[in-house]
Amino acid sequence: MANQFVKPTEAELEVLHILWANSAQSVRFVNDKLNEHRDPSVGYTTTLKTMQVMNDKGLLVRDDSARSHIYSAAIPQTETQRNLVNHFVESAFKGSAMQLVMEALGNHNASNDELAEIKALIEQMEKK
Amino acid sequence: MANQFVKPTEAELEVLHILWANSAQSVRFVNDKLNEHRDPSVGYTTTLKTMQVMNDKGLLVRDDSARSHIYSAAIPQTETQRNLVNHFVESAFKGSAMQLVMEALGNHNASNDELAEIKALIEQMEKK
DNA sequence: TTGGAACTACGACAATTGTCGTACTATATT
DNA sequence: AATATAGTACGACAATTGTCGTAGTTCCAA
Repeated sequence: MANQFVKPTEAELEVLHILWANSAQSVRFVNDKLNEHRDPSVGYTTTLKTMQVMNDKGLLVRDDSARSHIYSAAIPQTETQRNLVNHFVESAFKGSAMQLVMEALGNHNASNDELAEIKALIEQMEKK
Repeated sequence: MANQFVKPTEAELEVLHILWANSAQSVRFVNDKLNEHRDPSVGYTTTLKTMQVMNDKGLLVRDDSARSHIYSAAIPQTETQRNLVNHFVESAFKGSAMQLVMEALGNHNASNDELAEIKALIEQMEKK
C-alpha cells in the first residue's frame, strides 16, 4: 500500500519549512529561526515538545547520538506539498483542482517569468 | 477595516458546500445531503450543533421565524475560497502562489477546455 | 385530545493542538 | 569539585473540534 499521509498541523508545518530549508538542525536552531519572525515569541520547550510529537508521528527523523538531538524532515518538501494540495483541493474545492488554479492565479501577482513557466507547462500537458 | 476572515473547519466546509449549492435549507436537508456520501453517517444533532456554532461564528445566517430554522451561507463561495487559498498559500507554500499553481496543475488532470481557459487568463495577465 | 414525530437547546466527552512549567541530567567553566 | 548553563522528558492546561445523548417544545394525525 502507499504510505499513509500524516497531515502536519500549522505549527508543525512551520518547523518543516525551517528544516526543509536548513536540513538537519537542533531544537535550539529551529526555535531561534521561528522567533525571528514572531511577536509573541514561542518558548523553547514548546518547540521541543512540538518536534518530539512530530518525531512520534513520523514527520521528523531524529539523531540522538549526541547530547543535543538533531532532527530532519522525514518526508521531502515536494511530496508533502503534493499531499497537502490534494487534501486542500478536496476540502475547499470539492476536487476541482482547476478552479483552485484559477483562483490562485487570479489573486496573486506573478512575474512574467513565472507566467511563462506555467504556460510552458500547460503546453506540454496539451501535447499529451 | 476589511471584514475579518473566519476560517471554517473541515466539517463546516462540508456544510458550506451544501448550502452554496442549495441556498437556504434546513438542518434536516443538510444532514441528509451529508450522509449521502458517508459511511459512518453523522447524527442529526451533530449537524445541528455544527450549524448552530457556525451561526455564532458568523459563517451562516439563520431565519428562525418558522419552527424549522432555515440557514444559508453568510459569505459567498468565491470570497471564502479566495481567503482559504490565501491562507493555504502562506502556510503550505510560504507565500509562493505560483509554486502552488504548478503543483496543482501538474498532479491533477485537466481537460483541454480547462487548459485553454487558464491559458487565456495567463495571456490576459501578461498584457497588464 | 392526546400521543408520537420532528425540532431546538444544551451539556458532556474524547481527541487534538498549542503552550508552558518543572524536574532531571549532562557538560562546561571557574 | 562546585556551580552555572544548556538539553531532554514529562505532565498539565486551556481552547477547539467533532460527536452525541437527553430534555424539552411544537405540531400533526388518529
